[in-house]
Amino acid sequence: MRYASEQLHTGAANFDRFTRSAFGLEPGEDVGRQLKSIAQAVAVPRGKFAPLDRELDQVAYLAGGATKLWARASKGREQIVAFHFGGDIVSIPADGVHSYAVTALVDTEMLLFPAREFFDRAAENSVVARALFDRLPAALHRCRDKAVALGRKSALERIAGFLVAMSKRVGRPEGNRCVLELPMSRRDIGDSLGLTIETVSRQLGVLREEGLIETQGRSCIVLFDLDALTRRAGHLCPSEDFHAPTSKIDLDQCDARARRLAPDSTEGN
Amino acid sequence: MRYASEQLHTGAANFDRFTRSAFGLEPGEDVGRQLKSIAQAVAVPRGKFAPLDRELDQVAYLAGGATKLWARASKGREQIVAFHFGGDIVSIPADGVHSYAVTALVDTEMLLFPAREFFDRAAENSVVARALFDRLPAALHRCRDKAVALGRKSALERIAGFLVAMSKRVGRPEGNRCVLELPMSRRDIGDSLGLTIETVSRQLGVLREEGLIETQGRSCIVLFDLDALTRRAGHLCPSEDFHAPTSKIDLDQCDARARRLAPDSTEGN
DNA sequence: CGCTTAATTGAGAGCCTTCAATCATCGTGG
DNA sequence: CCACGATGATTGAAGGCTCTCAATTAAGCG
Repeated sequence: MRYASEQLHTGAANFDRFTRSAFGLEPGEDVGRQLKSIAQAVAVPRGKFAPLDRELDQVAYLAGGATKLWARASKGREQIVAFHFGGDIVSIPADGVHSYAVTALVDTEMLLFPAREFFDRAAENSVVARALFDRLPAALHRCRDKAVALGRKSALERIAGFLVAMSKRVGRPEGNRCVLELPMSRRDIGDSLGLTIETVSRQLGVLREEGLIETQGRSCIVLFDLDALTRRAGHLCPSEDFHAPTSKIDLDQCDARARRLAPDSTEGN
Repeated sequence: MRYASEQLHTGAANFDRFTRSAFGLEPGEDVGRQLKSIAQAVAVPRGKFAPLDRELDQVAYLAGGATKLWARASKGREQIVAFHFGGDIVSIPADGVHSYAVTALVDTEMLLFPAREFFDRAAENSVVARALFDRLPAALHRCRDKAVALGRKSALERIAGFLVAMSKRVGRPEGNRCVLELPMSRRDIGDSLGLTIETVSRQLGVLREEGLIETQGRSCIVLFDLDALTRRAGHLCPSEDFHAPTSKIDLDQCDARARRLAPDSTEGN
C-alpha cells in the first residue's frame, strides 16, 4: 500500500519554507517548532483524495499543486466549494451537514494540521495570527461571492465569473489577452458552478462565438476582453459606478435612523 | 437627519459586556480599550441598512437583534449570504465583485469596526485571537454548506435544510416538536435560498401536507420531525452512516499513494 | 372593521438538465 | 512516428423544475 516513488519531508528546511511563505516568519521561531510538531506532510497524486480525518476540522497548507475542496450533495452530484493552489491555506470542515473531501487536481504536496491545535498555537503568535486574519476572511468573502453566483446568476454569468476569477489566480497575461492553463476539467468547472458539463460547454461556446474567448485543447482558454467578461459576470465594475446595471447598494438611502453615536458617551443603559 | 428616539453608548459597561460575551475577557484588559477606540455603536431599526463604509472590510458585533447580510446580483435580485443574531460576529466584505449590505430584520444594536484595525488588535491578544479562530472558520463552513445547497439541491431540500438550520439557532423545543419564530419574511427566505417567494410557499406547502411542519401566521413554523426534515434536506445523518443515501465520502478508497510521511525525517529536498 | 401588505395558489414560459450521439484530444503501444 | 483506443468535450433534442405573471386569500395593524 505504500509506493516507493516520491519523497516528502516535514524536515526543518521544508518547514521553514512553509512558515516563511505562509506567515513571513524567520526560521527558528517557537511557533514554527510547535506547528511542526502537529504537522503531517502528505503527497497526493493527481486525482487522489487527501487522507483526511473526517471527525475533526483540519487545516491544510498547499506547498505546491492544486486541489478542489468538495462535498457530496444529493443524487451523487458533487459541489466543489473552492479551488486551491500552491501557497494557499485551506480550512476543511469535519463531517457536519455535508461530508467534504480534498482531491488533488495535479500532483500536490501539502501539510495537514488538526484545526484546533493549529489555531491554538497560531493564537499565541501575533504574526501568525495576523496572517490568518488576512486569509480567513478572504476565504469567507470568496465563498460569499460564490454563494451569490450559485443562488442568483445565470449559467453564462457563472462561467464568465469563473473565467475572471481564474484569470486572477492562474492567468498569464500576454499583451491585452490573458491565457488560462486550467488544471481542472469541464466536470470540475460544472461541479464548482452548480452546472452540468454540457451547460459549461454550451456557455463557453456562446462566449467563443462572441469573440470574447478562445479554447485551445482541453485545458487552455484565452481571454480577449476581461472587462467585457467582468460585465457579463454581473460583477461590480469600477467603470460602471454611475449608470450601473449591477448597481452598488446605495447606503445613502439607508435612512439616517441608523445613527452613529458618540463612541465616548460614558456609561449608559 | 438624526432622530431623537433611542440611545446607544459605547460606554465602558456596554463595552465590557461585549468583550466578555464575545471573547470571555475580564473587564479592564488592554485589548478591550484598544477595540473600544475603533468601535462605532449603531442602532439600526427594523428594515434599515447598517451604515457601512463600502471601501473597507468591516466587522460587526451584534449586541442584540437579527440581521441579513446580502448582495445585489443580476436583474435586481438579492442574495442573502447569511443571517445573524445577537452575539454573532459578522465579517462584511468591502465592495469587490459584489456590493454587500447589512439590513436589520428587527431592531438591532451593533458595534462596527474597520476589519483591518480590528484584526490587528485581535492578533495581539491570544484570548481574542483564539475566540476568532473559532468563529471565522465556523462562518466559513456555514457558507460552504450554503454553497452546496445553492449549487446542488432542489427547492425542497433547501427549505428543509433552512428549517433544520434555523431550529438550531432560534428554535424553541416543546416536547418532541420545535417551534420557530422566524424574524424573516418569505422573501428573505427565498433570497437566502436562491428561490422565489412562490417556490418557498409551495415547498412549505408540500412539507405541511406531509405532516412534517405546521405554519401559524406569517412568522411561526412548528417542526414535528427534525430527523425527517434532516433527511429531506439531504444532510448527513448520524443514523444513516450505513446505507446512506447522502453518503459520506469514503476516504478509505482514496488510494494509499496519498502517503503519510514521517514528520521527523530531518532535512530533505 | 377596513385597509395594506404578505402569503398562497394556479397556469404558462424559460432555462438548465437529462439522455443520446458525435467529435476531439491525448496518452499508449505498435 | 503514426495509429488506435479511451476518455473528455461538444452538440442536439426532449423533458422537468423553478420562475414569471396573475389572481386570490390571509394576516396584521391602525
